[in-house]
Amino acid sequence: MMFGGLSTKLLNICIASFCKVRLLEKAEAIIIDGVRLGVIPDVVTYNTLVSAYSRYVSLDSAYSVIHRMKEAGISPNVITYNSLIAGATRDCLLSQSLDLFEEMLQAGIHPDVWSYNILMNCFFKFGKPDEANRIFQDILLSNLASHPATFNIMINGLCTNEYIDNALMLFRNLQRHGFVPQLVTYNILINRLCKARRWRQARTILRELGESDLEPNAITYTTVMKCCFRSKQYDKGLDIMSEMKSKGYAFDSFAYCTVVAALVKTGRIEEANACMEQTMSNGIELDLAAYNTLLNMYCRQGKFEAAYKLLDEIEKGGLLCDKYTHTIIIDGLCKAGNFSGAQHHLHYMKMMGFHENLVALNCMIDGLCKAGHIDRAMELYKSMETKDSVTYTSLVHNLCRAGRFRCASKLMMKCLKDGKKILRATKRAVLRGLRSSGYTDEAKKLQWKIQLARILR
DNA sequence: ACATATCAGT
Repeated sequence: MMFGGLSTKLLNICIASFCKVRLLEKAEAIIIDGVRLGVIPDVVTYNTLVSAYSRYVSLDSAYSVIHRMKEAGISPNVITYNSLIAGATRDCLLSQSLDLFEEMLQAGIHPDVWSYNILMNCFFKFGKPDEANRIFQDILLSNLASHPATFNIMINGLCTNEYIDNALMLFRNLQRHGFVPQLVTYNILINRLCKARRWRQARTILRELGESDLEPNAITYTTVMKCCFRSKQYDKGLDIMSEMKSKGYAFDSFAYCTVVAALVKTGRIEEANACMEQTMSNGIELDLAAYNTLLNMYCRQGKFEAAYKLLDEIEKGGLLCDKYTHTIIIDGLCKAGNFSGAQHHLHYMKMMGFHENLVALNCMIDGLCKAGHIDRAMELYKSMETKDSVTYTSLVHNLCRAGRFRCASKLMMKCLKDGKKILRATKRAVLRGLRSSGYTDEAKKLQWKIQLARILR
C-alpha cells in the first residue's frame, strides 16, 4: 500500500514535468505504463492533465479528461474546478466561467482563495470591475488568508479597467501595511504605466525595482524595451536588447517580436530581417503572434509571395489564423496599392467565419485615401455598419489634404455627434482649411459644435 | 506533484 502511494507520487511528478514542456502524449503514455504496473492515477494526476489540456489544447479536451476521471471513480475537487474556470476565462467564456463556479458550489465543494482570485480576474477581464472589487472585499473580510496574487490581480485589473490611479493608491497603501511587492507586481505596474504613457511614474517604479532585492527577469526587460519603442527612443530600446543578451537572459519569442515589430515600424527592414533570422536559428518555436509579426515584415517589404506561402505554412501547421493575421495581409496589400487583392482577402476572411473587422476596413479606407481614391473610401465608409474614431480621423485628415474642407467639416460633425474622439491636430486642420478658403461661418459653426461636444462629454 | 496575475502581432 505504501509502495503504491509512493509510486503514484512519482507518476505525478513525471506527468507534471512532461506537461510543463507540452509533451502530453508522453504524459498519457506514462499513465498507461503505470496502470500496467499497478500504479493507480489519483486526483492530482487528473488535475495535472486537466490543466495542461485546457492550457495547451482546448477546454473541450479538458472536459474529456474530467469524463475519464469520473469513469475512474475519482471526483473533481476544488483544484479541478479552479483549473477549468481559469481555462474558460482564458478562452474568453464569461458565462461558462460563472456556470462552473456555480456548479462547484452545487457539488458542495468550498471555493478557496485561489477560486476567488481566478473569479476576480475573470470579472476584470470582462470589464466588470465592480463585481471584481466586491470579491476582493469579500476575501479581505473572510477568514481566507489573502495571497500576494490577490493584490497583483487587483492591481492589474484596476489598471486594465481604467482605474490606474486607484491601482497606484492600492499599491502604496499595501506597501504602507507591509506588503512587499513581487517582481510581477513591478512588471504589471511598469507595463500599465507605459501603456498609459505615464513615463515619469513608470520610471519611478522601475527605479524602486532596482533598489529592491529583486532581480529583473526577461519580462521586465521586454516590457522596458517596448516602453522605449513606444516613446520613440529606438536606439535606447536596442541598447536594452543588447544588455539583455549580454546578461544572458533567455531571448524568447516575446523579446524577438517586440524588436522586430519596432524595426519594421521604423522602416529598418534589413535589421528586422537579421533579427528574425536570429530568432529562427535559435530554434525558437513560432506561435501565431510570432508568425503574424513575420507576416507583417514580409508585407512591408512587398514580399507577398512569401507572405502567402507563410499563410499556407501556418494553416498546415495546425494553427488557425486570427483577425490579426487577416488584418496584416489586408493592410499590407492596401499599402502596396493592391486594392482588389485586399478586397479579395476581405471576402476570404468572411468565408473563414470572421464577420466585422473594423480595423481591416479602416486600413482599406486609409490606403484608398493615401492612394488618392477618396471617393472610393467614402463609398466604403457609407457601407460600414460601425465606425470608430480611426475611421473618421483617417477620412477627415485626407479630405483636408485634398482641400475638401467642407466635406471634412460635415464628416467631423457626424463624428462628434457619434461621440467619437478625434485628434486635436485634425480638428485644427479642418478649421484652418475652412477659414483659409473663406468658409468663415462654417468654421464658427464647427467650433461651436466642438465646444458643445466637450461640454456634453 | 495539480489551480490565479505581468511581456509580442493591425
